Amino acid sequence: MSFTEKVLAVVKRIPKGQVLTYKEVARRAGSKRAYRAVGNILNRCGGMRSGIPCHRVVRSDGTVGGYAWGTKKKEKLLRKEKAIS
DNA sequence: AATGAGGCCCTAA
DNA sequence: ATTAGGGCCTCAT
Repeated sequence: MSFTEKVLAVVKRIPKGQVLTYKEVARRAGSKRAYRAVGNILNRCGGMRSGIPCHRVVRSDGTVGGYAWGTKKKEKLLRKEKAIS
């Protein structure tokens, strides 16, 4: 089981309406210092390509962070799920 | 409060 | 084995 798979599994388990930080995801995946890699991985996933809600992962600051399809799209999705203000 | 520079972890070439 | 890149995080101006 590679780190990527673990990360994807973690993100997949995020319930609707809830968001996790990259840091948290990295920590749950095993390497709490790998938040960078998490970003890279989610970027490759580029959305719900595998049923993985990458848009439910945000930055520690509370900002949405980045998104392969565009930050605006991510914000919109999160607002739809009431995950953010 | 808002930038700038550094650093660690992973994947792909 | 090494290099480059990334949706980041933190510390110090």
